[in-house]
Amino acid sequence: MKTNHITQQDIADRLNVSRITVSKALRNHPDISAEMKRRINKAVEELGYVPNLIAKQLSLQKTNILGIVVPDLENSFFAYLVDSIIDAAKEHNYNIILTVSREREVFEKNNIMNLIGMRVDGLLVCVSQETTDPRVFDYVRRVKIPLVFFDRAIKELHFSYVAFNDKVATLEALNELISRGYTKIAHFAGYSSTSIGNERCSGYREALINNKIPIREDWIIEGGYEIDDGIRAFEKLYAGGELPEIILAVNDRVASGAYKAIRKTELKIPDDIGILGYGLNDSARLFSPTLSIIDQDPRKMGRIAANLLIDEIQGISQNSHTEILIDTEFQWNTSILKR
Amino acid sequence: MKTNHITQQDIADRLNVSRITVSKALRNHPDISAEMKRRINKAVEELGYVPNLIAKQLSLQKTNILGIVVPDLENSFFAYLVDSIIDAAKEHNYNIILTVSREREVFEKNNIMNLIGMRVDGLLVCVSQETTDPRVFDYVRRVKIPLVFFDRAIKELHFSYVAFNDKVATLEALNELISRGYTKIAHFAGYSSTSIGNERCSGYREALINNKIPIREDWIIEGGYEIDDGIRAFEKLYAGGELPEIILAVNDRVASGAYKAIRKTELKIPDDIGILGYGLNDSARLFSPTLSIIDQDPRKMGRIAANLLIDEIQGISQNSHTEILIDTEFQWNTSILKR
DNA sequence: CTGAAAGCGCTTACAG
DNA sequence: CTGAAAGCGCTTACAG
Repeated sequence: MKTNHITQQDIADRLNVSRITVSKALRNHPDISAEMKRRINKAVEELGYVPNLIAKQLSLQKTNILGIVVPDLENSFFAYLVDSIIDAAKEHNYNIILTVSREREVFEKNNIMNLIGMRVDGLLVCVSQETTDPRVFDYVRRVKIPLVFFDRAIKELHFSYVAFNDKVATLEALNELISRGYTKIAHFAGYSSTSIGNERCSGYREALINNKIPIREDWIIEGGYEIDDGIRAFEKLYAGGELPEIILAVNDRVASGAYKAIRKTELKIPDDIGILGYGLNDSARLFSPTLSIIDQDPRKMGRIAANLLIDEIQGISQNSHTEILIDTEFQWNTSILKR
Repeated sequence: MKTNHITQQDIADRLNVSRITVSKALRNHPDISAEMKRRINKAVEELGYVPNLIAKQLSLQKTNILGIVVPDLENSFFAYLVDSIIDAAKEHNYNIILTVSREREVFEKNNIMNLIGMRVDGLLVCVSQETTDPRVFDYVRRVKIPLVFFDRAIKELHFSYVAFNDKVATLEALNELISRGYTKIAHFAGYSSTSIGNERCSGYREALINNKIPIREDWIIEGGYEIDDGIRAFEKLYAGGELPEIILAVNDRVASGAYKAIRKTELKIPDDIGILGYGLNDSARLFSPTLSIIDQDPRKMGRIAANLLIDEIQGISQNSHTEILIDTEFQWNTSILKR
């Protein structure tokens, strides 16, 4: 089935002018008389002309497309992020081509090469957990396509990078709790091999140390990032005897697991034990009682990353390896008793 | 900052052949000798040639791009859906340009016109709640770009359409519960003005009628689609005196509201009252007890819609207004006592 | 105020 | 087995 599009030539034919005149009129070039422009715009309406952006892009050597690579769209964090990137892109008249790596290095590489083939004006990428080979990124640098990493980066490559200031955020949240008299705080940690797990855990340790609270290694339970990991962690903690006042869970799924496990005991949230997690406001509200969180607003990150990239594309930002660490806020909800 | 790309001409120059020879060799045309192809492929490697897809698209009059319009990516239903569309598209070597309408008719229209400008090979659209004006879609038909509606459609336009069989799914789920002896079932409904609210509610009514259970209008509480609507609905129900055995909530946010409101009373889920919702498996598992759902698998819908569109693009599917209603499954989780 | 020429990087039908 | 010609739909620098 052949599509059916009008071209500038069609308009020119109908009006008996050259297609250059049409092209100029459409871009409101001063060369063309008002009368001519009027006639041409009328014909555009009548014929239903929609300019072929592909041809325009080829001619201008500029696509106004941003290429995005995310590990996984089913993670609502990334969904929100992409959503906000689309918003920011649209404001600057960019379209986006979205690709997903499924945390696989091969897919990520293929996606990036494909986006380069599409001649995107810039790349926004959150590297997969597997990624170690820098060669694709070397190629990106060689063809001089601006690239901004978000949330996760290969630091040694010195592209621009936007992420949350997890460690500081953790410090601040715990400082506040400690200043209100909470001292017994456990941590259901992620893997210390991942940067997220690492940053959060070291924020936890530092907060305790700063406040001269001894660190109980048996209260740092390293598990994973899923609901079941939260359940297992709480069971282990519960079996251990003495309970903390507050559990700092490495994300909302682990927090959900903790909720489930706690409900199986005689304990009540927040009366007997409080829970603090990391995550999105919207997911926190689904919990009952609502989960207190170190609020990671993906929309903020998306906007900042997109705007930074667009600045680099347009040559506004000279510095091609800016690092931005976003401050996040502690949101004290009903999963922790106010003191 | 100018990007830095190699062209077929560059390869031809280096090898002292014509660029046509290069073009043919790259597409493995039988015209070209094996030796020549070997030399050209070697040069491709050395120079790091990545074909310019924009130029290819213009030449072939085919972009291998699917345009997507969703109302909102922050709704995880759509995020999953887009994710699965990307999967299906990739398998057939299509890229996707993703746009978001924010439930606004104007944005939707602009997005579609923009995608037409990009000369996408086909469109996947879930219309906004506001949309009434068919003109953009008339234009889509006129330029002969294949379009498939998903989840929500303007039926009169007779484009292809993929959705869930909500009414039948509701009937089946309730039949099962009723056959296990549940008869007192309330419904926290959405608005009857929306097709989702309508389908689900009429499934509810029909199930009761089929099973000769009298319909209590005071047990059909029409609210909205948010957490607070679920809270309000339960408060109203609770104030009303007699309580049902089961609440059928129109979505997971309303179900979450019901959970919250119930927790404020002496009632226990599932011992005193059971909850049934519509939604995704993943969100259902975050509830404790896990929410029983009429499982709406967005990945299924995404794949079916994408494959249907690709069939239409490739002229495999003759029928340009296929309607597919997807069966959904009842998932009995711990929010309803097994009988 | 209007238009002819050359170009963006690719492909395909045709000729030798 | 190799290449010259024409084309996809646009833009821009130049000439009249």
